[in-house]
Amino acid sequence: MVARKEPVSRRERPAKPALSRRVIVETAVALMRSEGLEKVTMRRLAQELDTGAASLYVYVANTAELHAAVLDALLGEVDLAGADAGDDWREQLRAVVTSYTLVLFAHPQLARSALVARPSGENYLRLVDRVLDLLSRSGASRAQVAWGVDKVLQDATATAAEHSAQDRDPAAADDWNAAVAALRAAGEDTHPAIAAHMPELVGGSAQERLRWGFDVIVNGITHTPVSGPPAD
Amino acid sequence: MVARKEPVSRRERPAKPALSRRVIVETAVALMRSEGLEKVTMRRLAQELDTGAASLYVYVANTAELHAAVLDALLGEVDLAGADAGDDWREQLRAVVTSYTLVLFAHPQLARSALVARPSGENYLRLVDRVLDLLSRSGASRAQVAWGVDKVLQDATATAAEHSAQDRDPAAADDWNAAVAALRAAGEDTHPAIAAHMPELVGGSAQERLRWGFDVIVNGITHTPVSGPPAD
DNA sequence: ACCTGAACACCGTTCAAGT
DNA sequence: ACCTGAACACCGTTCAAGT
Repeated sequence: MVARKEPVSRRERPAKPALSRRVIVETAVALMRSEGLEKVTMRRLAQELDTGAASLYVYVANTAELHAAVLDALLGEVDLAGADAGDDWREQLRAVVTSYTLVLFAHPQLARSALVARPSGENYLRLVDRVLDLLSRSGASRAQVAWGVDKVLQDATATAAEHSAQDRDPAAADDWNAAVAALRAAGEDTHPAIAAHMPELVGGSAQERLRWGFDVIVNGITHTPVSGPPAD
Repeated sequence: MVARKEPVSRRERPAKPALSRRVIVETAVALMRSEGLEKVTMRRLAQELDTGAASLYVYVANTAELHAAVLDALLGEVDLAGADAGDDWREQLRAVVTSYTLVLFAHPQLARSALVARPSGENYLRLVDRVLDLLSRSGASRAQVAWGVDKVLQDATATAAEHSAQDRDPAAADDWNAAVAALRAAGEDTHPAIAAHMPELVGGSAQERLRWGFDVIVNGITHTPVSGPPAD
């Protein structure tokens, strides 16, 4: 008598989870936290789920969409309240944008993919809605606020993407060092303006630059009408 | 008698060029112009040069460095003069930044890699020097100018990177459409601020947004002192 | 409808061996 | 010193075949 499929292994492992978009994205997030976004590939993720890569394509269109879903899942961690920032819209906005930036700082690779592929997930929409709301309290015109939200988020995202330098990423650190070295090496004769701005050009902590960058964007938005005539 | 290596094919092809960093980068630029940056891989480039991928590693450390070299080569096309922009530093700066943006618009994939890996090539340094020079004529403090140059170039680069949507890139176009659709679909009840800013949120031509974005950054830089006390 | 193995068409990088 | 073939360790995506 030929043995049927052995039910023996049923309790040996935590039971192969039924595939679904949700468990795929959740597993992808876990994989990214433990090994970094570069390991979140269709093949590796399938391995983690005990199946073949082809199976994932039922729930996810391609790798880019998968990474976008991971990003949106992470954006769930952004603190939209801006609770302890008082009543000032500007300080509340600063709190929200800082929270967004910190989430991306923890995963600079995701920030990069956010720059490349426009996010459109639910958590991102919530963030956009909140930033619009706070920005509109500045009194700037509707057009300024509408166009401004992109600038605010773009600046935060780009800053986070650049800041991959520190955390162990050797290639990014090399880039940064190479850039700083190149600026320092620039001679007074060939690059006079670089030499003239030299201490400040590579100075300032990440925090100081971050704070200043936020103020630059917000001041710029509120001071720059969208059409020729002054705002409102 | 065994035939020696046949010299017959000597004139059949344009003579295998001697390998060097210069011919590698030049070939890479040509390959990118004809087939896009995604085809500029070590293996494909080696094939183009009639050799093996391993040979390239004598002159180029890795793929990222290769792409950085391609970017810097392209930055040679940026018009730093800002010739027909008159005497106003702001209009001259606008001309230079617009030229930079246009170069990247033609190759959005390169803009993406510029966001990810800090450029430090010779042409990039020239651009930084020029932008510093023009920005310093605004009368803003040295620190504002030094920190501002990053913001100006970061904004232009990020804008170009996003704008890959149009040109044939189907994935990018899908992203953009998905993002616009998501914004339009956002209900008044769940995302009131999005609904309230709706026509403007997805409106405006690339040119209008580009121009406004430049003014936002420049106005922000000149209006935002670096430390607590007012600039200068 | 969902899942799978196998295949196709690629990658980057290293290294021993040659010239 | 430079160049090479071959190898190692991967990729994304599709598709015919199964359940």
